[in-house]
Amino acid sequence: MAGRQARKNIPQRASGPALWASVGARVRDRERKRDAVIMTAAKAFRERGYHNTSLDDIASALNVTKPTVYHYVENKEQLLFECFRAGLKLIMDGIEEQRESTTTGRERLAAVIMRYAEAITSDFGWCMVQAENQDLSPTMSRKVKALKSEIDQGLRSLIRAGVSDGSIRPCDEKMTAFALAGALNWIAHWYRSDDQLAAAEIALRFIELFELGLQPR
Amino acid sequence: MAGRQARKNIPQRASGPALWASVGARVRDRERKRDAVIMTAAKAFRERGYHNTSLDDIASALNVTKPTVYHYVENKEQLLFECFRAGLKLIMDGIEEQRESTTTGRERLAAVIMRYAEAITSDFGWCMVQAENQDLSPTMSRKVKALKSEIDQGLRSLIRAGVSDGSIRPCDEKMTAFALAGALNWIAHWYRSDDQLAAAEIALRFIELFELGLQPR
DNA sequence: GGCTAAATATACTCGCGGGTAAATTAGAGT
DNA sequence: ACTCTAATTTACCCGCGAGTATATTTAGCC
Repeated sequence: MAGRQARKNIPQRASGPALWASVGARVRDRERKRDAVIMTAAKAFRERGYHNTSLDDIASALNVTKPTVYHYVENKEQLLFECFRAGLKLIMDGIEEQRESTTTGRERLAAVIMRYAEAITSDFGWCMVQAENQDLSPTMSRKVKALKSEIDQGLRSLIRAGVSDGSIRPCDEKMTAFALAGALNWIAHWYRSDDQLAAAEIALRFIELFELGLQPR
Repeated sequence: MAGRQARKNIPQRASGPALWASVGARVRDRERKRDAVIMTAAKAFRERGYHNTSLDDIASALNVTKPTVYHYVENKEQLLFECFRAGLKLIMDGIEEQRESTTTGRERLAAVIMRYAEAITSDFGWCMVQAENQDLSPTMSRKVKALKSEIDQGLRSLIRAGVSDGSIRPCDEKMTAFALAGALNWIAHWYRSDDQLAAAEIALRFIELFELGLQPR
């Protein structure tokens, strides 16, 4: 909301494209910078943890001072929330992407797992996983919960679809979604970006494990 | 170490059982109280998070003042570490318990998962999962890592055993252990003690899922 | 060039919370 | 009754870090 206030100043009368270009550039600039703030925060949060990262840390990582950071975000909590939201979006995009697919539920689920793993190994993914309710005000906490539940619902409906089309063995859809999300989210705890293992590789192993199970066939 | 200093004062010469009884009682008392401090801390950490819990909070939950807490533990970090250790022990106990078992690797793994789930739903389990390296000094962090790796090794060797005895399909032992630990650890994130679902139930569903897999047989 | 608004910086406030020094109380042992 | 120590309290210190009031620079616009 606050990020768009510049638009209020757009004059009502028609004006030359030059004006638009420069105003547009300014708005784009602001958004680019805001994004830089959020990305830098995500990286810092992941490296040192939310509570061990001060806004001064983030500012100096950007070669800037603290009030500048406050010029782009309301406060620290909102900064975390934005990181959370960015991570969540990556995952939701993966889920959306499969909406129009016509393959089996199990195949769609596998595709989502793939994207999920990619997302979770990013700085934003870490924030998404770690954004504990405890770190957030009640209001934010509610939002976060609601958004997280969207992912859960997405996974469950894929599982349900798979069970319907026969590609997935009938199972407790809730617990299955929890186990899947848990295994995937946990990646954020152990994955180091300098790891040999690419996110895609991890995802493939997970898919194999979850599809075939441990018991020999 | 510091917790045992009282023993220094035990006189060298033989003394009546009355003396021993009372000294023993005092030592036991101290240990009981120390345990109470740790348990209270674990509960508080789980409810509000490590960084949102002050030592005053913990003290007042015990109807006591902050320096009293410091009389039983060195500092806040050590308090978290003790909680971590308690949680870890629950899990390690589960693993140890299966060492002498003669059943198949897969069955032993299932038994461990059962105990793991029980442990992870406790306050200590939460602390174990959440004790992030970021919250700890380098020294502690190293210890935590080493101990966590024991669990990992335990899981891996069970998997390996299962593969050897044919009860587990040949698989990437590392990724399988990670997926399992992830699904289990993640329980701490969503489980509420007032939940309908008992830890044992969750474990059973997880075992079924991991053993049979999603693909119909 | 001068006006205006946005972007950034300087230089603070202030409260929370980890940690402690020193005094006080309780209780076991003689 | 007296002592000595462990347990606990009162009353602090102090640094860190979130957040802000205010000044200053920069850049578009006429």
